[in-house]
Amino acid sequence: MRPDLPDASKAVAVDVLVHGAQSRVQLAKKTGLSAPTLTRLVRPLLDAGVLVERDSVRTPGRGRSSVLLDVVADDYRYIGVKLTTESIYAVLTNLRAEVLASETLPEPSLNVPEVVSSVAGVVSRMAAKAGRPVRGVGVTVGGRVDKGETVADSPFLDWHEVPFRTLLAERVDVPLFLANDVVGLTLAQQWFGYGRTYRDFALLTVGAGVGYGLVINHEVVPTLVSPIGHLPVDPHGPLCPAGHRGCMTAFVTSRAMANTVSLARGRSTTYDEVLKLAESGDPAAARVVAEAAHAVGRAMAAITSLTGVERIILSGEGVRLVEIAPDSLHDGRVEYADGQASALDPVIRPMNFLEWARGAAVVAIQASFP
Amino acid sequence: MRPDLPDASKAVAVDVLVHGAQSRVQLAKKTGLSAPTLTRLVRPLLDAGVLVERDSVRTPGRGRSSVLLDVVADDYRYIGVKLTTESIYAVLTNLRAEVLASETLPEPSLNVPEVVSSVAGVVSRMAAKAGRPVRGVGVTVGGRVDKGETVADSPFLDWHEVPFRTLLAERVDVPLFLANDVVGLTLAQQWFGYGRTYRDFALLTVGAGVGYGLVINHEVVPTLVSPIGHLPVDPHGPLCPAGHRGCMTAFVTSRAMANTVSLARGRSTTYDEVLKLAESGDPAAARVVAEAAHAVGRAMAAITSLTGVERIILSGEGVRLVEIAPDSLHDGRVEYADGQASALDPVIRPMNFLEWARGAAVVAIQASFP
DNA sequence: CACTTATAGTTTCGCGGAGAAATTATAACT
DNA sequence: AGTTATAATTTCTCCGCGAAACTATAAGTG
Repeated sequence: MRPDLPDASKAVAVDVLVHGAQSRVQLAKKTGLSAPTLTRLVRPLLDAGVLVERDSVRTPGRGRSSVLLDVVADDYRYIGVKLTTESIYAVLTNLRAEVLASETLPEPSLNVPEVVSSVAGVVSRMAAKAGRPVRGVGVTVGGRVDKGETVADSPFLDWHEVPFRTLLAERVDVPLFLANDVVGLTLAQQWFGYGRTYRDFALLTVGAGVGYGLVINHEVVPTLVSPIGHLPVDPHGPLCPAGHRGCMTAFVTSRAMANTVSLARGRSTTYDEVLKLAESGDPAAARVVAEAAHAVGRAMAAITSLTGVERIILSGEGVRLVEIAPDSLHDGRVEYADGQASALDPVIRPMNFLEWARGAAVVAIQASFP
Repeated sequence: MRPDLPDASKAVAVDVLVHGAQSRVQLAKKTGLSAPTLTRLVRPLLDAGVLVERDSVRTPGRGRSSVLLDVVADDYRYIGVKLTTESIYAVLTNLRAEVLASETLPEPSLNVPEVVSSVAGVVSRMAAKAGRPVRGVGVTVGGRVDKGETVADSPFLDWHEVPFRTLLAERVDVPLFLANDVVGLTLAQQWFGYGRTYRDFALLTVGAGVGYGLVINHEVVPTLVSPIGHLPVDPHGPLCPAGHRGCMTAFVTSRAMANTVSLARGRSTTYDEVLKLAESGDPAAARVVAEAAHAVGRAMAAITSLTGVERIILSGEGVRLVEIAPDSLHDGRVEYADGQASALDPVIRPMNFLEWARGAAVVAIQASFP
């Protein structure tokens, strides 16, 4: 976006955005650069208005006060849009990915041109509300996205090789970025969430589907070749729609859980009702929730075994299930752990559907900052 | 080892070692550097004797002949030592990790001082055979190794927090490097094996134990926090010594397979006999081998799901089992694959115990080159 | 055979990023 | 007022890198 800035300057700006206001000396220590270099790197950022000097803060002890450098979070706006089969979720955020406005509208159809129109519409409405220039729009979908350009394959939308970014770019006059939905959520955790401080972490989401994101060495690892949804957990569990017995999808997706409980009770039950029933002691619902939490625990153990990553974030619209059955989660984690000091406890981050849209906004923020 | 060489020079030398003799122009293209820079980077390497100019080779077409740069593979020697509970395996190699001599001796006991003595002995015998200066000794063990210095925890040797490198360094006057055994094997694949050309791959070994190494972005990812050996495959499978039902250890380790077949046949059967029986159609042995191959296939699918890595190398002393039952391996891989175009076929690399020692030698080569 | 074209590698030179040392700006303690 | 400590800047210099020009070598061309 600002190709004139040297790489090192960008790294400094990103550090301030991600870790908050800091003095030049602090930044120099963290990056391993010298103080003179930091002065030099920061100057163009101040000129460009990316950073500003905040009032100098006194630290206990003597010496000159340090001047904190901070980003200007509210000069520009970003828009995030997440597509699902039923709805389009959109948020307007500032540079810190704080949500300032949001909109949910029903997906008109899965017909590509209609979706393009709907998204263009919601983007222009959000832009109208922005009051500031919009720096970028991020759009995320479930499924494989190729080079930020094409929806290579989305089983949910039933799209294949759709050049969605280009199609939408004809209708939106703001820089546009396309990505996978879980990648967006992972990037959001990496810059503005739990992953901020760590070089390695994994993100596991449960809800309508099962999502999985992985960061190793501060970089998102592309893990979409074969999705986690069909990771086998217990070959004697229920059947998923794809015909796999006891895979993650069969155990933890909202629809699978609601179906199983509906069958057991002999009447239609929603996912939210399943959770409520489980909490109030209904045996069928409690068993389904426990099995789901157990499956999540097993998946966590497998993630740690195969990636070495100990820090795992659990999230997604359905994540409350693990809070209802923490013991089952724990059992699933340690069952096969061979006495090894068990890994760190997961961080549970509750989430609504708009978080997906926020993840999309972060795609735009990361791509267009500074 | 040669701290005077700039990083970029080292990278060039490594490229020549790993990918073979190349001209300066080829190297410039690959590294993205300019021709003048390459001339400059190569000069100190020629002065130091790390690289030499081979006779210029004519390529079809006009223009000046290019001069190939190559490493001098036989000026120095490296020694690799792998410790197991029963034996010590040692190899003498050149810079290309080609084995020139080897020795296997029974492990005297698992008593640390005795092992130190034995290793010091075998190292001095190998060094005597070397005929050239020995540049480094690599030692690998199963279990967690901390900072190349301490055997933090090795269930096999029953060692805990043993500062093995320092203890051994008092008896060996050559630079000494300590690492985990699977890490060594992974490094060997990365520089001298299948992984040479790829930025991401995984290594899965079967034999006395189950080993797993992972390379992402050309870097080895530490995956030892919770080992793969207890990855659950089928909760209704056999029991492993740690009490897990149907984990990898229970299915694929040589001892587990030999035990199961011994029980079924009512008489003691070795692993090699199990393979022979399976090949000749013995139903019990064939079933055990098929189940093991199936377990390996499931593990491969899980690796791809959770790491995104499609290239997987199968190896280890027991790897022949997957060649006996390729269909079961395939079933395990695709069973839960959800129709996704199945990943690449695994590369099967047969291996004997000395390969472990060669992996140890590569630890020394990587650490002390150039 | 001289001349052109093509490719490999080197030399020269200048730019730009980085730190060491010295300098300036503040603040607190004595 | 003088001393000490910390933050930030200026000055100077070093060093890695590539552009441009140049040398070396080989093959085609009339």
